[in-house]
Amino acid sequence: MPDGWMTDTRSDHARPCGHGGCDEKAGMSTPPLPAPTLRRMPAYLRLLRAWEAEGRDTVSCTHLAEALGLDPTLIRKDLQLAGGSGRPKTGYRLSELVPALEGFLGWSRPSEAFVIGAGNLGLALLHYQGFAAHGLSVVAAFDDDARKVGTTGLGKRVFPMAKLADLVQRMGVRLAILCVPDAAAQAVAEACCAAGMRGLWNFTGARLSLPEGAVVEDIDLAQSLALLSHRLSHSLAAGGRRRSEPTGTAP
Amino acid sequence: MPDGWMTDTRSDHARPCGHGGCDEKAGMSTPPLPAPTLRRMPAYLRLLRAWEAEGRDTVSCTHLAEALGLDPTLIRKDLQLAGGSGRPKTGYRLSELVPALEGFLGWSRPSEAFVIGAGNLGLALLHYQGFAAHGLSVVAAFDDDARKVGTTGLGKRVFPMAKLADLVQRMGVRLAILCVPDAAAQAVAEACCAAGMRGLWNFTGARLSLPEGAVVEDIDLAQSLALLSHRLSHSLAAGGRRRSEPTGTAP
DNA sequence: TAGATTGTTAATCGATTAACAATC
DNA sequence: TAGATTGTTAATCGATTAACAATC
Repeated sequence: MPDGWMTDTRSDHARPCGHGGCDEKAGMSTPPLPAPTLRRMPAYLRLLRAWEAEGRDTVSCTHLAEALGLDPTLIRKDLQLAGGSGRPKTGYRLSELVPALEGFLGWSRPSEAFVIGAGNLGLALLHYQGFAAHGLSVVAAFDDDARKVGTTGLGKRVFPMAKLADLVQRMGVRLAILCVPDAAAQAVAEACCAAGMRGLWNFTGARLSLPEGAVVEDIDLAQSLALLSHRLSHSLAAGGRRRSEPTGTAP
Repeated sequence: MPDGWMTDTRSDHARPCGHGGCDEKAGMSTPPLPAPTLRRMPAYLRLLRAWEAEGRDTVSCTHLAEALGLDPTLIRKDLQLAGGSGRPKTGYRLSELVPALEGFLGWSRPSEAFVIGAGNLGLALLHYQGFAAHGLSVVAAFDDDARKVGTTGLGKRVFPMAKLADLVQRMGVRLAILCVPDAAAQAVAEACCAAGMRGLWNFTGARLSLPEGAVVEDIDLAQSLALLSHRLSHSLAAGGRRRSEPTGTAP
């Protein structure tokens, strides 16, 4: 671990960012946190929370590793990157580790999001209860179709697109969950950015190109399906259960 | 490229599987195709189809690389693994390459799938038009709620769960798209396997454990959200647009 | 104490990128 | 022919795993 960017390994509840030298010459950006590490975090958190709920006090990487089928050392490093720290023999205190991971992921207090596009998918995400566990609060939806506008059965509101910019400004919502038809995606995404939103969770099949500063994350069903269908068509030969790599805790 | 498992690099429209030595002593399974390669395939195919539709005849890896922001050599290797082959100076013929990739992914002729759980998410996937491009035909949905059973506005049918096993047998459908509540997921997934289905595309937040032979692919929203929210909360520091790794072509 | 476990440094492994000869 | 491009072998890079000293 020779790199200089891993300095403040130990801030109590959150390693603030993957950039140790944010004060350096802006020359080159320091390497960000490895994506595989970030992807494993939710699995850790889910398990740790479940164990904490069962009344458990501490965990070791060995426990986690067994439960998840991963290498203990890998987990140790991941937890370190997330700002967790444990003690020899006993392991990590759940009461410290869980908040550390939550803080690290930015899931400590919910951030708010708007769903854009109130079709079936948009409504599914608008109403999905599971996001609360992931620090996400979906507060409302927007749609251009006047018939969709109003209040849903579950008490969430659907606004006309024309109100987006105004509500983004007033409420300070930074995250858009994009659920419009593929053909409209690029234009709508640009509108979201123009309205002041910073993050786009893209559930459409379109690949977006967006201005500086926007963060896009695609739920790419085609990718996922490629793995699944390839493995499915070749699973006869290769004995045994074969688990494709995962792609996203869901509705 | 020293390994013995890459023998039949050249079957015309599909390298049949990642297992060169399926006839070997069953001792150890030969390494499967790299998942990153598989994940990039849909992006290639999408672009190639678009260019073919524009009337283009051939492409070079350089073209693809520029369009996708990848290294040309990487693409060359990927295409090779998928059974594509080109000519120096001219590149790859689209009329050969597109079917090669389609065959490789198993997207040449649609395979059929059932949606399990006819909530908003299930209906979104049942009606999504984009799957046709990915070799997937969603033929019907199943739900335990009698109020959901019937024919949807778009002419697709929703059957009671009790009919699942019978219809799986009669129609030979192998793939289940799981859209039930998280708490029901494990039991329903087992029922799908018991009914004879082989592949599970898991859109729930539950992590499933299934019998030998079942292929599971998760759409793991938590993973995806972890990347997005972490990057979002640290994007101020690191200048520039930051594109999270993708996770799935979608509704 | 003895042993489980952390933190850390070194080795391995696999995927990406670079280099280059072959070819149309 | 000259030059773009493929196919392929070697080098790099990053992530995972192994080894081990420190510690409670």
